[in-house]
Amino acid sequence: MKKATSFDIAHMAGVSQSTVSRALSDSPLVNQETRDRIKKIAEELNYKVDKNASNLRKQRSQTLALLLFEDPTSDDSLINPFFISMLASITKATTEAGYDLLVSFQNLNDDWHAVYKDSSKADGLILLGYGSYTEYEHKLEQLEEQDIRFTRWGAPDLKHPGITVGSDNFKGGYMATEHLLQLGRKNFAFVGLTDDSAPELQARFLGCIAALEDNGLSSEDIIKEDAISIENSGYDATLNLINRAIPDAIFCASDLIALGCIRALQEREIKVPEDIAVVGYDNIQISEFFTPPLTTVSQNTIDAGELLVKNLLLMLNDEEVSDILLKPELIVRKSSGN
Amino acid sequence: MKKATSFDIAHMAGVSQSTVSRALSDSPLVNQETRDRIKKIAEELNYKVDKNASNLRKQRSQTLALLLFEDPTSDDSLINPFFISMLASITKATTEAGYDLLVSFQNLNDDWHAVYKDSSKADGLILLGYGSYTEYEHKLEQLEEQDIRFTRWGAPDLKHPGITVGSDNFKGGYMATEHLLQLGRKNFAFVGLTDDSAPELQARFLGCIAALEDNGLSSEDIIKEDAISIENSGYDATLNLINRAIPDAIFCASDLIALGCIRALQEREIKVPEDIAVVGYDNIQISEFFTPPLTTVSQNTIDAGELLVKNLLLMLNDEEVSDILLKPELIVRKSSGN
DNA sequence: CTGAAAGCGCTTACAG
DNA sequence: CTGAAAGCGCTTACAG
Repeated sequence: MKKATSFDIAHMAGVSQSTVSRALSDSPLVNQETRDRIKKIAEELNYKVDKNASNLRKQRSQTLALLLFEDPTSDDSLINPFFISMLASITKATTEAGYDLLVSFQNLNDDWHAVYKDSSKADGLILLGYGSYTEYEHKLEQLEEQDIRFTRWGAPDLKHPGITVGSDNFKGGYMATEHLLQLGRKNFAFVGLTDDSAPELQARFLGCIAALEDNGLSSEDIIKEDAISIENSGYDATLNLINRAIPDAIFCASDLIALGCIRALQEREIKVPEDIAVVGYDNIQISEFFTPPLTTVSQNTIDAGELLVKNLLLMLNDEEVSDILLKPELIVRKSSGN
Repeated sequence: MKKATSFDIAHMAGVSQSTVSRALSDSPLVNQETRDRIKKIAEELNYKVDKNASNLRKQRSQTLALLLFEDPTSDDSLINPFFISMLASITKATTEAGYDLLVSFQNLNDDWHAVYKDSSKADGLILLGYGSYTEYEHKLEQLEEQDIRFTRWGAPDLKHPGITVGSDNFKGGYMATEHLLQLGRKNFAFVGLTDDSAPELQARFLGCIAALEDNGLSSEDIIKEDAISIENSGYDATLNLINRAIPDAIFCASDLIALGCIRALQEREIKVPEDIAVVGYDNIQISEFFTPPLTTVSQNTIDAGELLVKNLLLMLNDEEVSDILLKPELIVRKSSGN
């Protein structure tokens, strides 16, 4: 059986196809009784408006595209647990707003930048990424040039293109460091990237530095070790770190790094938190169940997802939108020593 | 600046719009040189074929819809970690096949069953769910009646509608139980649903029973306690359980149940695995990091996601497809006692 | 190999 | 309040 069209409904209802279209979109131009009759027939026939036709005519798709792009160097765990929780709230918020959501994982190297928008499959884009920022900044600029509406998770910064929703990483780094200081820790190390390729991690580091300075400690003495946000990298970096010196506190730029860090320390029979206190960042699901449970900084991913959607919808509506900075929250658990 | 259309390209290339369309879809009917010229212009203009128009004309969307429906009673952790890993591989496989993916979380109560297909937004559906099977069986039947192509994660069963990809839950239950028997455990309990509403969990239970019988133990003596697949429910059920009797082995129908189970036991100062060995099911990410690390049965979610996509694409191609049963794998960790 | 034309199923000005 | 008609931007028989 072929799918019913609005003409079929019109025929059965004894009205014109225009009237059917109006009735089903709840236009006030239609007589109440006519509308009810048409709706009833539509339901019986299991009729649904063809989105391709209606989108084509209306020149909008009522669809958002979520582009998740990962660093190709990431391991095979496939998807960063931090973004998973965001994905959930983005999906919910999109559905609640009456939009559909296209999801795509992008490789940073792909020519992804505007396919969904250019091909009219989506009205706007939401970007989540944790690859090198310097590598994809250029693509963001292209999106702006093409006047494509998008929101992204990231560090708000006037220099950087696009409307962002982000967490106050500086403050988060500050809070974590202050917490460690209050516990009497004095010799700090930082594991993670601190260059421009990772503005979020860099801000956490700067927050850490600031807290040290504000508490009369020299930030010169902090031991730094680079690591990307995967467990193995945290492990390797920590081994390097403890060959150089043994701090009494390690602030890791992410929970995944912290997991690797603690694994390295435990292997070398260094006790966490007794010998070294460790703090992570992100509050991923695992962190609570780790041994020892990980002290970390939580970013409100639920709010973040909702706001990314909300801001994008405002932009599609030609309303003014500005960057949003969410407050991070310190989650104190065993790994920092209480 | 308005978006370019195929007519604009045609004008610039000095050919007809038909030729542009053919060239961009790599039709062999177009002269190589003409094709190259057209493609070059299209690229310069950042032209992308309008999917709404092309889908409307072709009557297919090159899009799959992933419907994730949860039991409304589930807690606010938003999304079952087990399906998350599947989501990742489904996304990848869909992209690789040149399809787009619409993602939607559905509530079991919603009238979701065919919206995406009926409205021509998707060519086929992939269903992931862990609500009560008896409640949504009816909707699956409706999908079949409407001749809508879909694959779903679930227990293969001739009685049940739709093409499934599933894991051999009977075997998984059997393996887990045999493992516990080999460790010398004799008094078994099972925590989880065993009725028709959860065919997967039921099969795990039946596998457990079979292993007991095959090893000369009476399955009559097994202590059963109902629980749905959330942590709290596992916790509550376990408290009830140990008020009735203290087994030396508990087989939990899922990892989430097992986490709650262990929490309850530890609170009552019952040692895991010394006093009671606990085994879960699913091998969710957390299970490895739990204290003690959880012995569990792994379902290959990566393969599962790929196969769900692959089978659906075969169906869209009118090819014969049959249910697929994946082999589960026992993951031995500390919670069972080694 | 190329072009003119029909038509996919809608929405929405326009006219009444 | 309703209908006839145009047109969204493509793909693809049909004719050459």
